[in-house]
Amino acid sequence: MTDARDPLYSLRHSAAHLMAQAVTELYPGTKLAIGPPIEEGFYYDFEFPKSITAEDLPQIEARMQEISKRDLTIERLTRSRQEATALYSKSNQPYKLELIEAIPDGDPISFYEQGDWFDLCRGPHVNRTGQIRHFKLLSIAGAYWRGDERNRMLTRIYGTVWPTQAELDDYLNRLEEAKKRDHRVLGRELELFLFTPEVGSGLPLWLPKGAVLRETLEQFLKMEQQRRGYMPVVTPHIASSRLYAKSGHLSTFNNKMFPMMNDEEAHETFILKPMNCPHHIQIYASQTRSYRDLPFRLAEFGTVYRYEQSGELNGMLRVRGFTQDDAHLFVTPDQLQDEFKAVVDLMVTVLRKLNLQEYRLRIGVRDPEDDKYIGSDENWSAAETAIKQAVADLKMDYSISKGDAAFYGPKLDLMVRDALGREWQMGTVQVDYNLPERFELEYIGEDGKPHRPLMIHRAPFGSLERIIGLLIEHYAGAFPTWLAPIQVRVIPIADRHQSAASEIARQLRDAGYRSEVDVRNEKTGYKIRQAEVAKIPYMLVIGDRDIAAGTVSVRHRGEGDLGAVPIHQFMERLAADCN
RNA sequence: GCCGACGUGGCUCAGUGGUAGAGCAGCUCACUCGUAAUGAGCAGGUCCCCGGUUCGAAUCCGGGCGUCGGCUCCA
Repeated sequence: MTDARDPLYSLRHSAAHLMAQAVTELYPGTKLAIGPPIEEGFYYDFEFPKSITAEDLPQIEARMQEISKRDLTIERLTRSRQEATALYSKSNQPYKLELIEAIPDGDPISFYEQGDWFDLCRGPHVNRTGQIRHFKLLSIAGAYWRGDERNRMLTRIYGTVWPTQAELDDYLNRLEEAKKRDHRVLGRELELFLFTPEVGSGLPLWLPKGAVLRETLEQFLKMEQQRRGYMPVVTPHIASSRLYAKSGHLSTFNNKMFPMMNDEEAHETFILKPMNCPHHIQIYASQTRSYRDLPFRLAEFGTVYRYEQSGELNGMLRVRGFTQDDAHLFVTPDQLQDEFKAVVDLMVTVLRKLNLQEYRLRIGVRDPEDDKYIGSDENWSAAETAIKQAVADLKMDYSISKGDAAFYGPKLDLMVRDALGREWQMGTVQVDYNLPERFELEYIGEDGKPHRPLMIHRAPFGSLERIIGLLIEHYAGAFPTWLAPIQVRVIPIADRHQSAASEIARQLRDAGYRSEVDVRNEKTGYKIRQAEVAKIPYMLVIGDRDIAAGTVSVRHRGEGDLGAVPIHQFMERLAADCN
């Protein structure tokens, strides 16, 4: 949250102060760091004299309520640098002293005071502590001073605050809803995937139902890509370290790669691939290419391995082995704009299919302070210009994010909002002048002379792991019919209806639908309940009446009983659902 | 990686030094049933792992592994 004019900004920032005051009163000697407002609340970082736990939060919250009731006036004061420094030296607040040092000469040094408590702060704030009423402390966590892991670890307390009780309740309900949709929980309940310590952290095992989901997404995208002139390739999961030395990964991506494998006999070192591009480049470079061959589009669902820090792993959203819906497009400079736009068009098609209608574009550019990037400044600015221009031509809005580029080039990221309004990073397109240079790629132009192509790296889903994590939470596990691992469950009422039910399931499978029969000796109501819990889109109840009339009794998940229709009529409905 | 919390049958959890428990899921049997839970019975656990303390450890101590919340929002 950055807009200081937003009234929520003041409220949240003031709530952070309120919490810091409560903490100071309860735990004298606590050192204060920073406490800004954030997207949906606020936090404050403290160095406590002795460590606290989540069990202490209710007590802090109660004290906050009490200070709110005191209804103290919140006042802004300005102090000279000398006075400010003296104030914090006396009260032993090293973090505040460091913050004062960072304030440029000439800028005012302002404080906000409420009762006998004050804090160095730019403001603005609400006028009285009594205006801060509808808040809740949420969690406690560690955070480095200034976000730098070389610094001391502080204790951060997160909270949320809203203008009204109704808005607070609404927010807390949304948190509850998010918890119910947690893809890690649903992934287990719906039997989609599994992690075991024996395989290793961040290395997912796809269960049959998850694999169906994954293959369905793959098939959809493969079809779109085939239509758009992509060619499939398949490359190995490992490569000689020489390949990655040449690409620059070895020096710039080193800390993210799994330890290397040594083949001492062959005097060779192998690397588990962290990206597919060098492999695809080998394919491009294996022949002399003509300008007539370009754009040359190589696509692969390529599995890559990255050694993410253990604490960063998070279900399917952050894993160590994952499959990108990757492709590399080798183009002439003239083709760049059109190809780039075609990629954005493909991405929009994918979003529409997945019913993710709310999204924005983020252009990730270099952080000039960082030296992890390869290639010349000219290449970088050419690539950046190309992306901005293509996006401008498409009349799409974008934001710029410094430091979010890949090491070989800037990128355009697709930021998607799910059903709960949460934002996720999905697909990405990157323009790359640098790897073609490193690998000395060429094509023969109309002039009969060699020229250097450009590369576009792109992945509309991003990775199958992440997109499926996103989709699970977006749909709360209730996938649309075309994606659902089981589309139809046939439910015979009694034993004597089993063969008719199996016949119906077989007909559906013959027609290409995923269907199964619940043959257990259970009551119909119970089988329906279990199918609903399993979030299967269609249930077909088969009893004497249906067998006599040649119909199936259709029930849709969430919609209830839809009545009896002939099987062919039900299949038409299925087909309409799946197109 | 770092800080903190947590780790007991497939799942959710109870059990705080004295022979491991419940509900759900599973299996078996009976019931043969028309749109969100039929009943009874059975089975299932090296209490994450390794070491230590103790007559005795799920429980206490140490180490490891795993999971979760954070470490990006900079007075």
